[in-house]
Amino acid sequence: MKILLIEDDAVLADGLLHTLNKNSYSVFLATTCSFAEQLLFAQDFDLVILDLGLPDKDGLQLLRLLRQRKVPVPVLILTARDGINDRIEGIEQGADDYMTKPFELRELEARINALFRRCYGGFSNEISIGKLVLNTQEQQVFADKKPLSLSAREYGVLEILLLQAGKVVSKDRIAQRLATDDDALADNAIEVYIHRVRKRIEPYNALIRTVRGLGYLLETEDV
Amino acid sequence: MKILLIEDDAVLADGLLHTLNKNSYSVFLATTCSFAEQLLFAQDFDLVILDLGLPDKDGLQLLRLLRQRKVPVPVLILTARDGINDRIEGIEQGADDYMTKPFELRELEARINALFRRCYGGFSNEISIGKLVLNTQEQQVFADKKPLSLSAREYGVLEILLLQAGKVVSKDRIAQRLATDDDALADNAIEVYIHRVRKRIEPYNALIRTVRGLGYLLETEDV
DNA sequence: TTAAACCTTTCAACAAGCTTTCAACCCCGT
DNA sequence: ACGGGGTTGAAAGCTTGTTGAAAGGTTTAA
Repeated sequence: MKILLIEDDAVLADGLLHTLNKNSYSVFLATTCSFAEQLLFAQDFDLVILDLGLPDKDGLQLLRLLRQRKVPVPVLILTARDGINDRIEGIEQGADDYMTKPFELRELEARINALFRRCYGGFSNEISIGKLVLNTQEQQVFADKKPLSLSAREYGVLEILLLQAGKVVSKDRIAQRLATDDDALADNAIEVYIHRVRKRIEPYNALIRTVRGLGYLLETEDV
Repeated sequence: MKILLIEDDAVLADGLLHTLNKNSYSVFLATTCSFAEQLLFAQDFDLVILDLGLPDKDGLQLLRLLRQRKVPVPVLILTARDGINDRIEGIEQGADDYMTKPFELRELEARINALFRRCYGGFSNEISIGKLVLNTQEQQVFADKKPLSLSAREYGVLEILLLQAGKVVSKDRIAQRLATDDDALADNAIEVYIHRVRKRIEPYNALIRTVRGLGYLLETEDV
């Protein structure tokens, strides 16, 4: 789970990083909007936490830009300002949730988890598709209640497919997900992982369909 | 849009009813949890607004029940209580948003609208013509909810026809749409694709009419 | 009747994806 | 530091779907 944290206050950023890492999210930090913008258009994130009080430009502008370009990433905004106008405007601009500073980390955690649930379908940390159960907390996939022992890459591929079950996921998006730094993975490598994952899940009636030219989609024949 | 409002305070309920009706939502009121429960399992709602301070039973229980039964309706909870524990618990139980009383109606409106956007795919990338649904985001066309597996070129042709449904589209325009670089496609190639697409969509009462000398136009006999 | 526009089928070249193999590369325990 | 076992992804050959030229058939308008 890749989170982009846009926050300039070093102390707060530090605390958030710590909390989020503890929850096994991989967090990227941007201290300015312009840097955040670069990151957002260079790679895919699963969630954006945006502080509206940034120095270089209004965070709402960044939000508007994102929505104009139809970037579908869920956004949670942080604001220190009183009054409700900012909050309302944020929501109108397409933010998915907000918190007013000061806030309790515990509440932020709950909200982030809720956002994930809401945006990526499913309750709790588990979502089940057919005979497969994905637990993002433990980074494991279960099939018929038995854990599938997958390598990191294999899990990564399967996770994104399960989270978007029924929708086409492009190779690019998969490559993004697996990228550690910024060197993208070759298409062929992804084909290799798709191949490996297929062999693992086919016994459980879950199949990865190829949509030529677009990507892959996971479907289960529950029938 | 059907909203179920679960609220026992007559004054507040009245205000909410008024506001929501103004927004052309059709609102149903339940003043007790047990009545709400009956309603919820009897009909479908698009949104539930749930006050946690109800007399007959804890609203969280109702929420839990809903989620256990996998009722996917979005729930917005209202709470008068201080502290954040209720809010957190509500969100953990599967609520999609909450507001703390007292609140401004304007903010509630914004939140309700945001919830709808969020849960029902606000920026719809879909347009439907007859039995066909075009999703430009996924680059797919659905017929009777099933995706038509089209090649890139086939999709391209169908897309432009659907986007201009009912209007004549010239071969030149189609050639442009399909051009990768700048080498235009021969007329004959387009005829080939029109032919292929026709075969794909005819079963769904969608037909591509030839307008001799001008181009093609897509029409659906919805009858 | 004739020519132009369009339809339809076929097929070879091509591109996308699949699969296997293997060397390099971790990690981890000794 | 060393060795073993799993992991990673480049390479290469294979399979399959896509593409559009070609050729011949059909319709339309004049």
